[in-house]
Amino acid sequence: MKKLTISQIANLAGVSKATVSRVLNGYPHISPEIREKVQAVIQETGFQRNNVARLLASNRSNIIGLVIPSGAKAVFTDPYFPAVTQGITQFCNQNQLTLALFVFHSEDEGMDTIKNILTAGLVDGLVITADRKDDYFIPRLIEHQMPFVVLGRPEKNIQDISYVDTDNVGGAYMATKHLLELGHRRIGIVACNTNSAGDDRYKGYLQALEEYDIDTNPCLIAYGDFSLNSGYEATRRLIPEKPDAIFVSSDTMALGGLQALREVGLTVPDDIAIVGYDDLPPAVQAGPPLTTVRQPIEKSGLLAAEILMGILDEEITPPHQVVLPNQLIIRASSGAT
Amino acid sequence: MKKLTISQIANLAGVSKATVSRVLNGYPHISPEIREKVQAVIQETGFQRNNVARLLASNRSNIIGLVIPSGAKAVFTDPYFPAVTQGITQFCNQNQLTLALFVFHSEDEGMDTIKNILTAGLVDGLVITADRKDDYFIPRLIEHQMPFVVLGRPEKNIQDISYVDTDNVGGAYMATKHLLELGHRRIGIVACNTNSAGDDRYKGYLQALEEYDIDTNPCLIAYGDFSLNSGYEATRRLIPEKPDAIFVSSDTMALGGLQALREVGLTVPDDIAIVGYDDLPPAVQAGPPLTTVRQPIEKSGLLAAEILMGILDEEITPPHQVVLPNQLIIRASSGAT
DNA sequence: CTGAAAGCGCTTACAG
DNA sequence: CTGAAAGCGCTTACAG
Repeated sequence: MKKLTISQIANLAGVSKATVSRVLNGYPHISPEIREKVQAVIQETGFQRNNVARLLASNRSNIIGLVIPSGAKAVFTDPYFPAVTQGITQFCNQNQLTLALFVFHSEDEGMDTIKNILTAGLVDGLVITADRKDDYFIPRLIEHQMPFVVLGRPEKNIQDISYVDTDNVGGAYMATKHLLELGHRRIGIVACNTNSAGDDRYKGYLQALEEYDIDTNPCLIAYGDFSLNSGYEATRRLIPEKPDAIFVSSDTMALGGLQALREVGLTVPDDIAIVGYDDLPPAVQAGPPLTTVRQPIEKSGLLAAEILMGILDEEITPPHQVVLPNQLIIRASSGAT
Repeated sequence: MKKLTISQIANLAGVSKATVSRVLNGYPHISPEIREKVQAVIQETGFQRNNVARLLASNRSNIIGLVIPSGAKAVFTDPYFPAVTQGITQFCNQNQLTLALFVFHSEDEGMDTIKNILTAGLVDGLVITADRKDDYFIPRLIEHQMPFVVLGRPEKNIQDISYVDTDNVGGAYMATKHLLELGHRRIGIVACNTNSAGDDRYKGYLQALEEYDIDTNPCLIAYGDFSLNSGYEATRRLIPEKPDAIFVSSDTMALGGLQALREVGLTVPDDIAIVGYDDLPPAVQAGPPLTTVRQPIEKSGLLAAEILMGILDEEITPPHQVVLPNQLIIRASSGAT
């Protein structure tokens, strides 16, 4: 099974290369007979066009890149990343795109890689997972006119950038309000200020408290970095302040928090109620019966890819911005993990 | 900052395109003056070669693919995948490779994608995460002479295939022997027979029992699929058989198992000792103080990429096979998660 | 050691 | 609606 070229197909079908190319690309004005003949030959021979040549000639590769600046180490400990990838690959497979994965382990690496991406001309566009560290390369993307869409809320130039975010403010607001409605008044938070999702969740927490005329108590605020350990540590710091409930801004941290509570013999939710924030895929969620805010991570990924493709096909004019709603999943928190 | 071509560099340096190309590719026999001059121009201008053109002309893309057949859904719930990716991207960044990610959500999708990969000529080679489902495309890879290395142990044609495996038999043996040395005799296992890692771990378990002249008791064997839930379920099935210890062949399942034990009021390790198998990255491991077998997942990924590159550069002649040792990490299992 | 030229497999104005 | 031809930016025998 040798690799066929477009010329051979042209010969077999008795037409020119140009015509084969047009059929391949779905050009509208081709006589039905010719189109069918060419398609028949393609079918029989199992011909697949060489995408590299196509790219060189047309400047379109059908490769999109997923950029993950893992300055936030947590990227690899929390399951956000696999879920996003899942969504994007699904879209790619359905639309004959191939996905290039760019993971930076440091800022320097990031700059190098971005430079390569930009000049090598391999990808048509990028999906970028948002991070406080965006700043250093997003401007270069813009400057080079590389199409991209951000997953999450970008830090700067927000009005000019396409993104798919999830309603973190609203989600945290729901979570906190839920605790308030349950009658809790000393509600702590394990927050995170290393990314915009963390910021927004903090904001939602404040919003709910404000609505209930409760002053924020600095002692009830502890910071983590989305990792399990940091959740454990932050919760330990909170315990002496005797909160009756804690909103933990990620499930991974909430797991750490549960452990901290268990160590000192506190029961969830009787002693302390806990609401997490969904960074776990469904299969793992099923484990801890933790009340949590569910965000549609997979869908975000898929949507981001879809929007990117829309932009590339000039069916969408950027900036295009979407904020997906979250959902409060109430579970009987037994305190077990 | 327009994109420069090799011709422009040639003009600026006063040489031919061919010479610039040779400098770029590190050809040995070039006069030092010319080489330096060309390099100077490249430096000044910040020129980066267009990899697409390079590929079309040379048939080498410097793109390698990572193939993840997620027939085993668990791929996205357990942290194996991010860890592997971490290792591979690290190698790619260091060696100017770009990584294409191919995730199949079904076997059909897999066949389509593989066909595309093979004919599109985009990638130089593949790293493949092993799975019982390999069978359906590995033969095609061989047939098309696409270089690849398998992560884990392939199911068939094992002698002809390059792979990086981890010593699962040895690891499970260590784990079980550890429990035996602790004096346990009714040692259950939460096994998994959907991939070769599961098979090997089961084998190691049997080996250790045999060494202690203990007959295997079918009642003490329960199967899961590497997911948290399946670990929970399998452990529940084991509890009535009153094991005094359980070897759980993945940490993710072990977490589920802990939950099952906790629900019925059993303490770890006093009532039942548990040893897991490391599918969790260090940051998460830190959570549950669970005795576990640690496997070098990241390193496997990196190594697989390195071997693949070696094969591509013809510095390694396939098949090249590596089995990395595992390590028993003994922790005071408090039973907390 | 270096250059002129052909070629990688496709796309796409340009004619017709 | 279709074809002949130029061109995408590089690599690599082939001469010299």
